[in-house]
Amino acid sequence: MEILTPAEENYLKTIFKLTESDGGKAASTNAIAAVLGTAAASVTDMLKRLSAKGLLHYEKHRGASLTERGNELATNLVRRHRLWETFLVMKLGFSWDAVHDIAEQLEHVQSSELVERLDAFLDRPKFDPHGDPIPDTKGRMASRKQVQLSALAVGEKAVVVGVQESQASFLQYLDRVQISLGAALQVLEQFDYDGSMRVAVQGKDEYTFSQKVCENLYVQKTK
Amino acid sequence: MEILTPAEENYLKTIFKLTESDGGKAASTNAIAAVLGTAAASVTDMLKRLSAKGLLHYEKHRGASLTERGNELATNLVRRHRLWETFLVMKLGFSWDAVHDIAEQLEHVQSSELVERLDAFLDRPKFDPHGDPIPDTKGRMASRKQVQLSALAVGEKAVVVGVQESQASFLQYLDRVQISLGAALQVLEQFDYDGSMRVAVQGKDEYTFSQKVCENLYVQKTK
DNA sequence: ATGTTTTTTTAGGCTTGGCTAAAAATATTT
DNA sequence: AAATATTTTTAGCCAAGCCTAAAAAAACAT
Ligand SMILES: [Mn+2]
Ligand SMILES: [Mn+2]
Ligand SMILES: [Mn+2]
Ligand SMILES: [Mn+2]
Repeated sequence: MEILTPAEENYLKTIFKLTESDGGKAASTNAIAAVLGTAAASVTDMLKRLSAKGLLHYEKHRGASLTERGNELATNLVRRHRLWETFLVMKLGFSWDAVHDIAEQLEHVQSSELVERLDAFLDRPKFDPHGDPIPDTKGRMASRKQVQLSALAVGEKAVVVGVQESQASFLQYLDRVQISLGAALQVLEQFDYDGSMRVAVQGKDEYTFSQKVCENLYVQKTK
Repeated sequence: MEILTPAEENYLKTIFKLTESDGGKAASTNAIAAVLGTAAASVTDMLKRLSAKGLLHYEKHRGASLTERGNELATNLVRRHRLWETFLVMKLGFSWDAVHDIAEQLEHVQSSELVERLDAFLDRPKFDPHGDPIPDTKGRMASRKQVQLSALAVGEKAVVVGVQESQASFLQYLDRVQISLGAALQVLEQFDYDGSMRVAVQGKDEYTFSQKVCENLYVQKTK
């Protein structure tokens, strides 16, 4: 089993997420560069190397997509990231907006035994603190029929099950308005003008959420 | 607070241990190279760089010793290493011979908040699974009046409190002869010929330990 | 279809942290 | 005090991963 450098792993994970969210299409050089915060030229460099290692398909000017093997490795990295985030929140008491950067480091520790024991220690969690599913050893993960809050109609009730983007600033905003995973909502009103919504949060106040917020919140309908 | 690379941190830690065990004398290029498994030339290179950063005193041909600042950083790295080892044994159920290599990776994760919370989660342990003291945030650590088992006279009783070298092979040997931290011993016989000792282990069998074993076991005398 | 803009690649360079081989300095024998 | 052996440094090289600037390709507009 080949050992990858942290940089290589990060490229795989980035391509994994880009292609996943964009329905299987190849990830563009610029998109990868934007996510990783590197120059596009550096990305081209790395794509050649990872392609030579058989981890991704790459043809000049038409972006990259993962091979079977690349996908396995990327999925496993996602598994490690989400397990560490879960550990940091559940065991060390971090808040959900503080764990991403630390997990970015911890995910690169190489030891399958460690990951396995961590998983067991956490009672094999299915979702991370942001509601994202944690792949198992074989790469399988729970899927949930979640929709964006913005997709609900007036009157519908739902429970918050995840966030689309988990930057600290968004998570801190959610904390401020007392929204966490599991929060029960009902849509009271929807404004076509700017896509904002007035929402009742069970046991809390009513809030008007901007379109951006509504699109970043994943919910599951309830009756 | 400067951020060091894993390589830089490892050099500091190595020099820390070499100078500590050798009573404050400078660490030689070759000794450092031997511990790190690198070529001597690479060490010379790094010593120049770390010296330029003010982390160690280095003069050509006369080895290296840590500055105040270098010592602080090295001590903090040792703290992280030993806390992670403790975590792996106490929380994840690893055996004491399996944790060193993983801790070598975990120790480089940069987050003082993480270390602080880990310390609290473990109930601020004073010693790691090998009996080595864990420095606190300020670098202070418990010291114990421990002696090598080889220093005991026939008839004396003692309790095992640590090991000098904690390579897996030695720890596995100890497991085989059912010695762990806290084991109560009594010296039955000592052979001048090869420095070996016959020892009674409370509740277990009697064993004859080689000089090498006796020098690598730290004990505290009891009556 | 041609020109313009955007994206991607190439070319050349830099730092880190390694290496080997040869030279120089230090230590040990004789 | 030489001669020899050991240790350390220098010199020159390399790969990974980044960079900027320029060239080339692709996409978009007119
Ligand atoms: Mn994350
Ligand atoms: Mn997450
Ligand atoms: Mn260790
Ligand atoms: Mn230890």
